[in-house]
Amino acid sequence: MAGERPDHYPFREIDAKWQRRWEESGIFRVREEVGRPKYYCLEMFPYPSGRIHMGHVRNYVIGDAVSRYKRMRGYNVLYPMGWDAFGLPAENAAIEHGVHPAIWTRENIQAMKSQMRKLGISYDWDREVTTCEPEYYRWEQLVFIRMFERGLAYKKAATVNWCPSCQTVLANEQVEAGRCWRCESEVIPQPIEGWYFKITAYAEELLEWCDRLTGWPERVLTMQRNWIGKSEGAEFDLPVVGRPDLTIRVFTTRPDTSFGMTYAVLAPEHPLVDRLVADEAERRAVAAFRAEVARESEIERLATDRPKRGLRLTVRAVNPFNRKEIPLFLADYVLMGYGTGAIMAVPGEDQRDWEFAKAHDLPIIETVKRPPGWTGEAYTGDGVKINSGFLDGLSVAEAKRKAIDWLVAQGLGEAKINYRLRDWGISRQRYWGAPIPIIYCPTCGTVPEKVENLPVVLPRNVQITGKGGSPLADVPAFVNTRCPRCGGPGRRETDTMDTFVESAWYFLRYCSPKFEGGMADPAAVHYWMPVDQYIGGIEHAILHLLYARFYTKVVRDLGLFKVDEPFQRLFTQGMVIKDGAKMSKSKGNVVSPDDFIAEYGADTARVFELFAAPPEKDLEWSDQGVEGAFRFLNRVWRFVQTHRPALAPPGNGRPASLSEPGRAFRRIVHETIQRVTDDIEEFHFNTAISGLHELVNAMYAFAGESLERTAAEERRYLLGEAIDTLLLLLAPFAPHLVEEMWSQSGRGESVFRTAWPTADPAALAKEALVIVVQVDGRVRSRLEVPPDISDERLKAQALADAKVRPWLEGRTVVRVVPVPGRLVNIVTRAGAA
RNA sequence: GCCGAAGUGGCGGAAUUGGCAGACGCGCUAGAUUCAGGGUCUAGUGCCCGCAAGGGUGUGGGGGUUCGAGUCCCCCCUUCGGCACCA
Repeated sequence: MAGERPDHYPFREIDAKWQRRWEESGIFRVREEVGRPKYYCLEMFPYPSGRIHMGHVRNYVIGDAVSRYKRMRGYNVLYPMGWDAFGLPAENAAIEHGVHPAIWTRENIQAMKSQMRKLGISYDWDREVTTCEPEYYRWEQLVFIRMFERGLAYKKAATVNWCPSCQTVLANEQVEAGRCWRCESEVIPQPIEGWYFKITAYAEELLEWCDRLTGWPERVLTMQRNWIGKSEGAEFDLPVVGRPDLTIRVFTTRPDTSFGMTYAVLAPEHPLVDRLVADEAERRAVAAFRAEVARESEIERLATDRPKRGLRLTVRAVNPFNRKEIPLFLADYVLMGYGTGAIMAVPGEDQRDWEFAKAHDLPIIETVKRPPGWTGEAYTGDGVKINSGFLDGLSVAEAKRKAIDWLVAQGLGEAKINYRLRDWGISRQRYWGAPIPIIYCPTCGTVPEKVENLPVVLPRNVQITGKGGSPLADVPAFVNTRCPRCGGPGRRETDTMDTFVESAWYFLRYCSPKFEGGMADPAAVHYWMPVDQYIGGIEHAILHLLYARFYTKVVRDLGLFKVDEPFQRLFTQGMVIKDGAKMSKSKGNVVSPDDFIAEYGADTARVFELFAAPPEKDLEWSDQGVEGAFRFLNRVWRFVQTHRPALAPPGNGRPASLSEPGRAFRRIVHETIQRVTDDIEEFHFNTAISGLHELVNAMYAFAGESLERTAAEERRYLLGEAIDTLLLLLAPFAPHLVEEMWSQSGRGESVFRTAWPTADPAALAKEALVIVVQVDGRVRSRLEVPPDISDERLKAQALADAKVRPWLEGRTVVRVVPVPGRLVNIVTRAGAA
C-alpha cells in the first residue's frame, strides 16, 4: 500500500523532530498562574485496550486543535491525558493468555501513549493519571467511606441486571434494550446483594441543572432528562372491600381522572397480593400467573405491542372518589419497580388501560370532553372535566389540583413526585477493579475500613478463572482481616467497584495528579475547574456523563470542593466509519493509525479528519480524501519553500500605498483571519480548513500576478504577511509542518508561543460592492457600486441597467426592493404601464 | 408507539440564519509540463435545451406565507439516533 511518493515534504523527519523538541522543552506543561485566564480542555480518557483507533484519533485531534488555538489566544491551557485502566478486558486477557491484568494494562498504556505521541497531541504528560494505581483509587475509597457514613453508599438485596457472559451485575445505565452495554448478552434479572450509590437523592438537582448547562448539546440534555424521568402526580389509598386492615397504595400523574377509574391493577410480584388471595385455588392461580410472567425474557417484556395479560382477583377494591366497587387485577403491564407497583386504571384517558379494558371487557368512562371529531381510543389531551362529580367543568390542570386537595382533606393521600432514575449499583463480582473498603464483622456488622489504613490495595496474586463470583473471595490474605472497630476477626468485601466510579472524578485528579492529601488540591481545583471544553462520544450521553455530574455534587457536599457541575461545555463528536459501518476488526474495515502515519505523517491524518466532515457528524473514511489533505499540506510547503527566501524579513513596514490587486489580496488574507477564528470558536473545523485552502489558492494566484500590476517590493511584503498568517492559522491543525516552517523563517520561539493574528479593519474595508439585480426573483445583472450608495441611487441604476431593460419590456414595474449591500429585486407585472 | 436530529451534484460537504444554491475538497473531462507512469500547473464540471450567446429548471414529496424560501408554517415520505408498558 505504501507506494513511492516522489515529491512530498519530509514529514517523517519533521514529525520526529518537533515531537522530540516539544517533549524536551516541556512547552505544554502547565501550572496554576493566578490572574491568567485558564482553559481546561479534556477528552474522555480511553480504556487501555492496546491500540488506538481512528475514533480516538478524531477525538484527540479535535481537542488538540482547540488546545493549541487557545494557547495562541493567551490562555493557560490544561490539557491532560490518562487511562481508565480498570475493567473486564484486562481480566479476560488474563483468562485467555495468562498474563496478569496489571501487566497487560501497563503494556497497553505504553503502546497507546507512543501512538498518541506520534500524532503530536500536546498533552501535559506530567499529569498522566492511571486509575488502577492505588495512589488513584485510594481517594475514591475514602469518598466511599464518607458516602457510607452519610447513607449515600448503602448495601441492599435487590433484583439486579446480571450479565451471564461478563459474570457480573450491571447498573441500569449499563443495560441497553435488555442487553449488556459491553458484550450485548441478554441480561437476566437476579436477586443479589450489592452496594449502591444514592444517585436518586440528587435526581432533582441533576434535572434542574440540565436547564443551566447551556454549553451542552440539547439532545444529550434531553436524554438525561428522560433518563431521570420526573413525573408529578399523587399517591393515595384504595380501600379493599371486606378488608378494613388493607389498603392499596397507587400512584398516578392524572388524579383528575379518578372518577374514570373502573378497575385497579397490581404488579404480579406485588407483596400485598399474598394477603389478598381468597383461597388456595386463587393462590395457585396467582403463582401460575407469576411464573408465566417471569418466564418472559427482559427483551420480550420490553415489547409494547404485545397483548396485555391479566389475572382477575376475587377480592374487590373501592374507588374512593365515587365509592363504587371496582375489580382488582394482576397484570404484566404494571411494574413493581416504579411508583407503588399498583395503579388505578382509567381506560378513558390512558391507552394501556384502554387496551386492557377492551381485552377484559371492562367499562370505560370518559372524564374529559373529547374535541370535536375525536376518533381515537384513550384521550390524553386537555379539555373540560365531565362525569367527575365535584371536578366537573374544570380544566385538567385545575382538576388535578382540586383532586389532590380532596385526597389530603380526606386523609387518603397526597401530592407525590416520582423519578424513573434508580440508585447506581456499583458492586461488580470481578477482580480488576477498586476494592470496596468495607469489612464484615460478626459482632459490629458492616464496618468501613479505617481511613489511615487506606488504600485497600487490590492483591496481585489471584487466580482469575472467569467462573462466577469474585476471585478475591479465594484470597485468604485479602479476605481475612481485623474489624476496624472491635479488632476481632472480620471479612473484607470481595466485590469491586464499577469502573465508572473511577471515571466519575478523574478530571478532578488532573488538577493536581500527585497531591497526597486527598483527591485533589482544593486550590488547584478552584483554579482549573470546571472543564471548559469536554469532548467525547455520544455513547456516554447518559452513562458516564450522569455519573460524573452526580459524583461531582457528592464530593461538593462532602465539603471537598465547591464545584457544582464538572463540564461547562460538552462536544459530542461523530464516529469514524468506513464503507458505511463503524470500523471494526470483524468487519475488516479498520484503518490503522500507525500505518497511516507512516505513509502520510501526523499532520495529514489531523487535517483530513478535521476537514472531511463537521466534527459532530459521522466521518466516512476516504482514501482519496486523505490524498487531498496530503496534497494541500504539500502545496503549502512548496509555496513557502519557493517564496520565503525572497521575502522581506519579518517586521518590515508595509509600503505606504498598495496597488489595487495588492489591496484585494490583503483583504483576502485578513478576511481569512476572521473567518478561521470564528470557525474554530464554533467548532467548524471543516470550513476553517476550506478557508485556508482558499487563502493558499489566492496566494498562488497573487504570486503569479504580473509585475506591471504590483511592484516587487509590495509583493514581497504582502506575500510575507500572507505566509505568516497562513502558518499561524494552520498551526492548530498541522503543528509539525508549521513549526518547521516557522523556525525556517528565522523565529526562535515556537509558533505556539506566538499570538494568534487579528484582522486589520483597514484591510477589510471594501471599496466597491457587487450588487445583484433581479427581475421577479431571477438574477439578470450585477452592478458595481460604492459601499455607501443610497437606496434611491441603487434603484435608479438597477432600472437603467442595459442587461435589465430588455426584461422590463412590455411589463409594468410594481415595486423595487433594495437589500443594502446585497441585491435589488425589481417586481413587475404583465402589460405596459 | 413516543421523543430527537437529519434529507442539498457522482461523493464528503458550504450557504453571513429570509437575499446570487452548490464555497472548499474528492472524483471526472480536456490541455500543458519536448517519452510513459507519477507528480505539478491551467481550464471545465448540478440537470435539461443550445455550436454559442443565452434560456429553462433545480435543495426528499405536496401545499402555504413572502418582492424573494435549502432556510419560516402545515401535511406526507425516508434515514439515523435515543427511550420503550414509568401509570
